[in-house]
Amino acid sequence: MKDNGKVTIYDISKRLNVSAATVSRALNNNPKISSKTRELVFTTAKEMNYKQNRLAQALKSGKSKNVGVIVPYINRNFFSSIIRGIEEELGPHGYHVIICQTHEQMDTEMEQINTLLNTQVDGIFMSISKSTTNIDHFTKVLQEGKFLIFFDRKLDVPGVSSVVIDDFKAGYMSTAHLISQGCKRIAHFSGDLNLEIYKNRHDGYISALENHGLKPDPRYIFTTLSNVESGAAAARKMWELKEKPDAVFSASDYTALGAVQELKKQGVRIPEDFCISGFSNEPFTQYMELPMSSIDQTPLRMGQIAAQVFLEQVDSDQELSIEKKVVLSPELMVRKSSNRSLAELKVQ
Amino acid sequence: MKDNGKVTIYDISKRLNVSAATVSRALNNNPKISSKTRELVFTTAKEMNYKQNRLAQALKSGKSKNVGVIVPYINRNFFSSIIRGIEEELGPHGYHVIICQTHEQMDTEMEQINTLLNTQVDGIFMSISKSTTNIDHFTKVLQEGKFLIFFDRKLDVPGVSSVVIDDFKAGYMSTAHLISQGCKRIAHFSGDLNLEIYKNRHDGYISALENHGLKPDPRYIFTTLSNVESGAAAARKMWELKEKPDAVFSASDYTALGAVQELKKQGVRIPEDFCISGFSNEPFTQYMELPMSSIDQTPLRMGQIAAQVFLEQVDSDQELSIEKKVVLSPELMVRKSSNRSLAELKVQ
DNA sequence: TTGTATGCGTTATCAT
DNA sequence: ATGATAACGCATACAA
Repeated sequence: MKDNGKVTIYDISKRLNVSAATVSRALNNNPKISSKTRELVFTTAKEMNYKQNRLAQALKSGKSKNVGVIVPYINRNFFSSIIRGIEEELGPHGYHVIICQTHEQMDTEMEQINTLLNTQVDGIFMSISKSTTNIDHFTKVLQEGKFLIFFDRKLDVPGVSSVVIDDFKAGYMSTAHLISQGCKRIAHFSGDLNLEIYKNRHDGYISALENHGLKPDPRYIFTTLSNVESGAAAARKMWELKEKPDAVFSASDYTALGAVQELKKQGVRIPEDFCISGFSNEPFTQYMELPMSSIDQTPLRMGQIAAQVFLEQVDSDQELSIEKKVVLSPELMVRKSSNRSLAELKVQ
Repeated sequence: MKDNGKVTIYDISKRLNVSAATVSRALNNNPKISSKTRELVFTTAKEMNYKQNRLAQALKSGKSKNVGVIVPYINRNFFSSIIRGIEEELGPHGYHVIICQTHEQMDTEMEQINTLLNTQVDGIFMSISKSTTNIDHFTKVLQEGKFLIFFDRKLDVPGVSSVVIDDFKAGYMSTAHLISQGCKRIAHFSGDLNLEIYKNRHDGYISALENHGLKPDPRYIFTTLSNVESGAAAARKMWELKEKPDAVFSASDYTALGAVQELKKQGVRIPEDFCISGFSNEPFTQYMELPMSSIDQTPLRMGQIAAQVFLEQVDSDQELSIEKKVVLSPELMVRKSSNRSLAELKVQ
């Protein structure tokens, strides 16, 4: 039975001495068909091992039932969890998910968008790359009548929906928590302020300081890359200051980890002398020598909701795509790295 | 300029008063075309913002330039790293990667394969689910003339290529290492022996014991699920034995982690009293309170090589798909959890 | 209820 | 070097 997968509705129609249209109707549960022929078609279709060609169907209908997801790197826990959420929400609706990586490069981002459009995806989900400044490639997606949905890292583009967490609030919560632990000189490891998310975390940090009567000090703010080395380097610099900080709110778990490692080397006791709080709730944070406080961004949920927003747009066949902005609440996970009550209990 | 992405070669041909065939030839760099018209077509194509429709091209050519990747869960570091490897190797060749999850269910695995075939993917990469026993859905892929490539978790199916690590060797290396640390009663946390990988890790463990004059003891072998709770439970059971083991080779980092947590609770000193070694080199293993020894499976590389195998098969347009079996070497990462020389240094 | 014919956008074959 | 046409597999408007 080496059919090579080339069984078409024509093969079935010949075998049954009916027209291809009838077969097509039967297969699609079209009401205008006798139940006998429908049954007949179904059974022989199965018999002949017929497989519908989604390509042809897509070409005909203008809907490919494919969506693209573009992220910097797919093997980052945060992003792969979002993708999982999207897949699980969209799969049952017959969609396939095509994944693309930008490696944080705007030009590959543009390329990926182009090839996805060529593939006739019905929509694109994405987190913009760090180096993205231009928005022409986004408006192009809209022009071509495809849906575009940002998650986490977004840019304000008219007509584009987005699902993000409240990064300002996350920054505020983290900082306020550090203050509640008695910290007075709180530093901040920021990411690229070109990205809204880092800007918002930063602003939340500043706002929390001010609301608690602490004066923000620019020397306490370090721009870092989201990796261990960069965190260690920032910690070193930080420790050269005359008036050393007594806490840091890091916008990345990796930089926070680098800081922990560096400060420990220098003999700093955490959380007794120094409190630290990271961002993203990476799996490793809870298994560390010193379990680290962090912000959970609920990526699975973020993906699911992004998918739901997409489905809504698809269903409501509006000419104008409605713009929907969803903001999720972050969750602060307090762990030992910033929990002095815990530490004191142990000391006693 | 609301073109809605509907610019076709016909639109270009009309504008230029040439035939669509000419436009197609020009766009495809067909030699049989004058360079003037080629240039002309190119510039107007760009002008009109023409985008090739890959769907139509795929339908015509029978090649979709899409591949499917099926894994249990895409947000497990191991799998997402493999997917990254595949994407990075295949992307430059014009392929898109469609991802699917099985949630370890054979029936969804079968479903995913079917829908991928409907989508006319050119090939499927996959790691089988735990519950997979039947191979009919795999041979079906071959019958339809599509390439099938297993990575990590495979089954022996004629005509199917695979890329795996040498799990036997990994089990052997880990166990031999524990023996070299002076451990005599080495336990094993195994996974589902239905999966070849766990079977091989187990066999490597047994072989290492025997080659070093140690007698395998069935009471020292625990079947676990790959999660923290299961590891803790196994550790509890293990510690109820009269003659307690002095080491464990775990086939999963998560069960190993569960064991570490449980044993610490019971006051066991690691690695002094008990050595432990995990599997997969999950990111958290190196950041743990007690950095954990583990086996690196080089997933990125595994994905790249799987992709290369696919490309080879595609290029060599053999009628018969050649079966290629690649076995990669695992790397043992020795860390504190099983490193007594390190521990002794500290003790002194 | 069923058949006929057409088109989705491309490319390849055959002419010219 | 270029044009006309058919075909990939399917779904639909229109006829019957």
